[in-house]
Amino acid sequence: MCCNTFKFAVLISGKTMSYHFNEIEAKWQKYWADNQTFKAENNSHKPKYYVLDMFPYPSGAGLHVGHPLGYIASDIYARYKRHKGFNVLHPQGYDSFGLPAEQYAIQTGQHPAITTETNIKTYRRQLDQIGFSFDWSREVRTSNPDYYKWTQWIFIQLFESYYCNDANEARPISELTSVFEIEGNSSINAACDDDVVLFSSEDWKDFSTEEQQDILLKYRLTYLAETEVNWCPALGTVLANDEIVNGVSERGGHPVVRKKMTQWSMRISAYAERLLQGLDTIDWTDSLKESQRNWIGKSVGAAVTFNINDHDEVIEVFTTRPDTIFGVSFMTLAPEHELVTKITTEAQRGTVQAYVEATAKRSERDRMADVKTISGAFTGAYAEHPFTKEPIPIWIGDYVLAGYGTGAVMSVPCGDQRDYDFAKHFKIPIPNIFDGVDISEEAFADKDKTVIANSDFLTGMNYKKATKRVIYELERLGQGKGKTNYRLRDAVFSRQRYWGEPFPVYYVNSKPQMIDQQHLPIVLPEVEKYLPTEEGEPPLGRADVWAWCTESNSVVSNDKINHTTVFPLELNTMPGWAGSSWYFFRYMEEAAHRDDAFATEDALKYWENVDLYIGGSEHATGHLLYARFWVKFLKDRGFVGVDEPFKKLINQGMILGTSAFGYFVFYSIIDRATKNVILNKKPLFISKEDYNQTLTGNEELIIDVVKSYIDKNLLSKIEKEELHLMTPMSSTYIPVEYVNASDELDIEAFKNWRPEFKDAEFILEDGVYKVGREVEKMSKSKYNVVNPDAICDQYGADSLRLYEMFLGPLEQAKPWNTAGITGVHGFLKKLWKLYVDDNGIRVNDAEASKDNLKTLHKTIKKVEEDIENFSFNTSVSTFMIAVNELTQQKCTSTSILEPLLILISPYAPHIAEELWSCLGNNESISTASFPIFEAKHLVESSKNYPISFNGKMRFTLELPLDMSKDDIEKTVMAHEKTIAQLEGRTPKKIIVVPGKIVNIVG
RNA sequence: GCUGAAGUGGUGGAAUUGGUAGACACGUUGGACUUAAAAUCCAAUGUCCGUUUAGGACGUACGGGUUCAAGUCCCGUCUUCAGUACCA
Repeated sequence: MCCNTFKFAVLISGKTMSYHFNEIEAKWQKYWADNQTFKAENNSHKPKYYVLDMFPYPSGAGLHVGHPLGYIASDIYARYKRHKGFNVLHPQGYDSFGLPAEQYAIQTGQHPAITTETNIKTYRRQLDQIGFSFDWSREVRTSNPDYYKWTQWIFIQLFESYYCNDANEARPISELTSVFEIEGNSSINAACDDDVVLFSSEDWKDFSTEEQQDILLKYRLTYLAETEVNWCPALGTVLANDEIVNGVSERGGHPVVRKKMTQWSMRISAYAERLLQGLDTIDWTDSLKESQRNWIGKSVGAAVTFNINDHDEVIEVFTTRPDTIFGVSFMTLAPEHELVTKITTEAQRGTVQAYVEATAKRSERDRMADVKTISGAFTGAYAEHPFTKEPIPIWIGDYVLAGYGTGAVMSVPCGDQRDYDFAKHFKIPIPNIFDGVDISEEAFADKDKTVIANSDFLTGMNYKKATKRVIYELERLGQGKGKTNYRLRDAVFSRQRYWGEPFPVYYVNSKPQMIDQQHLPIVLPEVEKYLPTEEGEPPLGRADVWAWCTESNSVVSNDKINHTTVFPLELNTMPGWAGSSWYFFRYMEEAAHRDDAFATEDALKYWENVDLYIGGSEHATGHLLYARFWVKFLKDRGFVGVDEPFKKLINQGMILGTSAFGYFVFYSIIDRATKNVILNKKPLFISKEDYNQTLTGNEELIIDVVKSYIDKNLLSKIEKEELHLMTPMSSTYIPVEYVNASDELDIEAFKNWRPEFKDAEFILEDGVYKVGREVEKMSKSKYNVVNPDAICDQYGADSLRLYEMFLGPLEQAKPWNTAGITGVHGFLKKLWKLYVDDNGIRVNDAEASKDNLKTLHKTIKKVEEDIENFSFNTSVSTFMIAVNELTQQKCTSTSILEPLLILISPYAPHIAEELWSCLGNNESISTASFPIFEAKHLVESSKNYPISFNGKMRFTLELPLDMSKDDIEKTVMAHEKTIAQLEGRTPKKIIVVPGKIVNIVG
């Protein structure tokens, strides 16, 4: 790129030398694209730095000003790191599989790929106009077959792996089969399904191929399992818990039932401990780590086995308080527990069955929400206490959840409030095993503050000792052992949707088979409708060409299925989190080298992992957990070199909208004489104050307000009862674009908005109607969405970027108010004027003054610290101060104004590039190095000391900094203002902190 | 309930180790320029008392405490937001 084109850009861009942001921004955006300024290299002598945004789902609504907040922050950081000499990877892409495109397809028949493509175009245009330094050559789209080929590939790797608890890592499944052949599974310590049985090598060899496949499936990291789901027959689909309200579907209000379905699951639970431990090695916020910790939900305790009287079966429970075992007075099973029907006595069968049926009707969410109601039923059966051998009644109760632990608890009412409440309700005894504790009102759950009593060999011990001892005793009896339990459950990986990754799976005799990875990708088939089939199969059940031919190794027509060479393919697709769990690795590879691997070894080795990741906190327990899981797996199997994907993570806060409201009343007037309607239902807009007052009961007020508005002549013709007010009064959203910075409404624009307000009238204050304001989430339905396109047109991308940062701390939620943007826009104009006046460039090689240098270096220091701390709002203030000071100082020296541009360039890159080239630089400012702070320019010789009396500052005094403590004290005490303050009193104490403050006490 | 974050002018927010509370902006008010508007520039702006000038009192959700000195540290209370929830 040659400089000459732009060197005299200012002179070309206008007659007026003023700041023409539209031209400047378009010009530099084109320059960056043409010159691939931000293309990252995989070979560089520079240190690497990888800055990533959570990639967007390209929705049809496009971007609003809230979306780019995180992107602007990461862009500033990326640009800053380039100035600091790093080879920066700052890519962007699209999470382009997802539900909205599919919903739209169902409604319109439009193929989701087309909708997605259109939306991506809009997104790209909107992103481009903000001037991000993305390396678009590395773009990814999760819905591209080139991309999801590797999502399918990772799925196959998971299928071909198991988790070895001894090695504490994933291993190839082939290792497992070798062991099975030699010695069976007795020595295997692996993550697996609960129902795995012991077998010998002879057994293994005797198993049929299918039996062997079934067993292996119980070990694989992705496996098929019967999962209970919320099935909605009317919609033909599975719903998530949040999609169900009061037992019916949120969409359409159709009934929902619990149904067992065979679905793919991910054995993420195998990684629970490592996911927990790994949190200590990464730089994330405490709140985020805490959510993941809670989600993983580790609890340490013991598994205890209780024998059941007159039955061979046993009940296994998990408890965190094995030390309270002598306080057990009953056992509670979840109503769904498999033993319930077996152990229930004839006498109790009716009651128990009724209870089980009643709970089955309630959704899991209802059960959890309704904590207060205590319910349950006695089975009639008794378990045997492992130590006292006394019989313990076995109850069922819905406060015990089938999905956690073993679905059964040993109930210790004196030590657990829920057990306590249950015991009280059903009049079960509550033995006290705590020394000197009153349990007449509630349970005592504090494990650290008491001594165990009435507990045989545990009596007199504290929690720690008793726990150790009881586990030892249980192990000796073979009735229990120490155990750690996790809340984290395996993740269901099947979705009954169209617009997702197809599985590389076909079925032989209902047993899943992986398609060889060399035949990937398995491309999503065409269907004529995107709905489930009439038989309740997923949308892929509608595809005609959706069978796998093992001879041609290709997808063929369904009518060729013969179950010998051609087999049916999997009909489910993968969930949204599949593609987003590894995309950060894909960016590492240049587009030209992406065919042979998801990323080559060299690329993975060079970029390692993401240094800085910015995105919303809503992904705390979804995407961020699954991505960590897949990365750990890929690391175990040697495909990547890192254990954690995101070293540092920042959650940007939400930008809220400032909704505008109008308040109005309808009134009608009837003529007294003729009874004719003079006016019918006319909307009259009143002030917010009058509206609020009327709402709080002052109804007379509104009649006066309306009367005061009506024409005097008209008013004389009517009486009170002929003025009809429609009550209650209403308020309406007003689109924010009709309101100016001072909350004044553009009445004409508003009247044209909705027919019902076409002839509305307004009670004006000082000639204007002022709207009410309220801060809410930004959304179309609240008419408070602010579009970045409009801001860029009116103020420019640099103003938008600066303003988004200036609004407040990055991580905090904050309201958007377009009015405030004039502040940063004015700043950019001032900045421009510092470089350009009516005669052109005013910058010269004048020597910098002391003040100039002080301002510059103060700014360098502050801005550098701010960027490192992600405190972008304060650096915008710092720029404003710097420009104000330099303007006042009438600074013209290149040695000051050139470095200043580099400081500002990460924030406002377009204006910085423009002025940079105007100063005669040939290369993009992004190649310039960050100015180096020199402390010597900030050295002061004196300090304006605040002089306080009893901690209250009364006046300030300029004193040399090298003055001694004693001299400061003497000078201050001799000062006339000090004498005046003291009014003759003698101070008790004088505190002098050199360089800081003087405080006189007394 | 639990976990985490927060509470400062009319508004967004600043105050890095305890050391001049309210930086920087918005808004508001007044003024300059203009036929007028926009734009631009200048001044004032926490509240209250006082005023010709001074000056003073109060003030960082609330109540205590530590300290020469607290927005900042400690104890208690309230409120808001986010996440999570019968986890044995």
